[in-house]
Amino acid sequence: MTVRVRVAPSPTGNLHVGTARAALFNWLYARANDGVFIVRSDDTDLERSTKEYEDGILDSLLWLGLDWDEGVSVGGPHGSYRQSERFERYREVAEQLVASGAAYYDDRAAEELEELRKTAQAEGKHPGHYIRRPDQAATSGVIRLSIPQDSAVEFDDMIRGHVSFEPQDVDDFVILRTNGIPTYHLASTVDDVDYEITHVARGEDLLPSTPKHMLIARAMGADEPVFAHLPLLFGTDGKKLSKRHSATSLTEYRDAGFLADAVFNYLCLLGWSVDGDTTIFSREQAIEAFDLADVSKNPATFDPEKLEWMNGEYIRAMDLPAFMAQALPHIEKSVGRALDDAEIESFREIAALVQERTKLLPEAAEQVRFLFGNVDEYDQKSWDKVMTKDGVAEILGAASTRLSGVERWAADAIEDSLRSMLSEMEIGVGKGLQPMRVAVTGSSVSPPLFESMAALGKQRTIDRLDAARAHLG
RNA sequence: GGUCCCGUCGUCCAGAGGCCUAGGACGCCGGCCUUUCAAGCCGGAAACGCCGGUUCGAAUCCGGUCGGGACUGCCA
Repeated sequence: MTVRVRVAPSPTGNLHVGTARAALFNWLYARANDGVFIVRSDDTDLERSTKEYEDGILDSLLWLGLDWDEGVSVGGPHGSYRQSERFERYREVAEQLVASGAAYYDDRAAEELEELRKTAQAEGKHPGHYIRRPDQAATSGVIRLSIPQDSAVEFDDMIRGHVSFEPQDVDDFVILRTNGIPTYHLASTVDDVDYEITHVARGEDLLPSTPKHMLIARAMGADEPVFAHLPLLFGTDGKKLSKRHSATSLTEYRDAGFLADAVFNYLCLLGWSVDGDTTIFSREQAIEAFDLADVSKNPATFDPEKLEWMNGEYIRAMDLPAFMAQALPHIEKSVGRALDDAEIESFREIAALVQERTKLLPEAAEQVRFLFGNVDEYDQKSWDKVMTKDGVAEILGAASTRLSGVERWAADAIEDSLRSMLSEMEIGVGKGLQPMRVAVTGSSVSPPLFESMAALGKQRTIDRLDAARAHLG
């Protein structure tokens, strides 16, 4: 039997990290088993769903490298993969279930239902305990599924093992609203049945809904899929991951300069691992080793710091052209214009040095900014720390003079010249170079100085040394 | 309140009865390297929630307890 899995985001926002990880695990499972990965749009919430969000979610999935075999935008043998285009089908199923006796119309008022819930709670029972088929049948209103009270609903979860629910603890829930629009439970289950989904791997928050979905599938005369309930993702404070902690949507990570490969790798580690001591691994390795049954039961805390570290690992692992290609858009955005060929060439001169100092792409832009414009503002902290000391003016002046005599403008020549100068002046290298660094790059933190000067060019370097000395007052 | 799920370093993951004086990674601390900052290298602190039971032997199995979480809607 071919493995058929799906991810079903609701287009009511951007792709959430949690949904992305669920998509990732489903994708891995499909790829590991030569299965089919399906993307469906769960847009039954007509109020909040938008096409823009749907497009954004699909973009994010593709960015992460998760391609799908069937679904929205690529189509497939099952017609539409957008729930809003299948309302007729859901209504048809709901009515069939009424006809077969598995479901019933209910026109009771909200207040009446609320009373039943309160009563059950007061008796220490599940709130839905008394939400059952009333004696006299209604012919309009919502449609509820009638929960058979004779046996427990049990299943073997791939991750959690055997799980069992008593029927008294499952209420006769609504499958079709008064307005004829299906609830999530109905639409999702009908789709899973119609699309012949074999494995449903989704967040643990849906575990309590699973008996409902199984019962709908059974009432339809279908086999239920195998379930695998993934552990939830939390923020660093141990609470459910939300905007308060860090970015929660994939697009924010992409914009912040994270690499798709790094995010992919990191997300894999939230609830799973290749083995006991491999942290960095490729998609191929992940596919090779992945099994839903190996996923952890424990909720995982999303740790932005570890993701950043990992991103740095991936940045350093790139070859130079790839790094430059990734960094360039961020540099141009920072500089506010496109770079010309000569400027790109000067970037190339120190790109390798910048690369090993970059954890997030925008940091690369900060490091090379000094090459593409004048340093008209010095970093205040750097200035206060370095330029207010005695002897700074002498050092800058001497360096300016000395460098103007350097014939071959290259890092090693600059280094020789400056080192011998400081040696003659009996000034330590650490002390002596910092004022030049601030003068040339505007900050006490920068790529290595000699290479930076080489990339900047002789005249501009000397000009900046002079300008900084003048700035001393 | 009820139902269900979960419980190994601060965090993520290894560990599927003896290989565990519990391993790897991030972070943290110290050192080396060093022109700043990174990177790199070396070293360190840091966990089996608790109580019983099974067993020659338990992080691993069972029970209880405590703690955390999810759900409890005509949201998904």
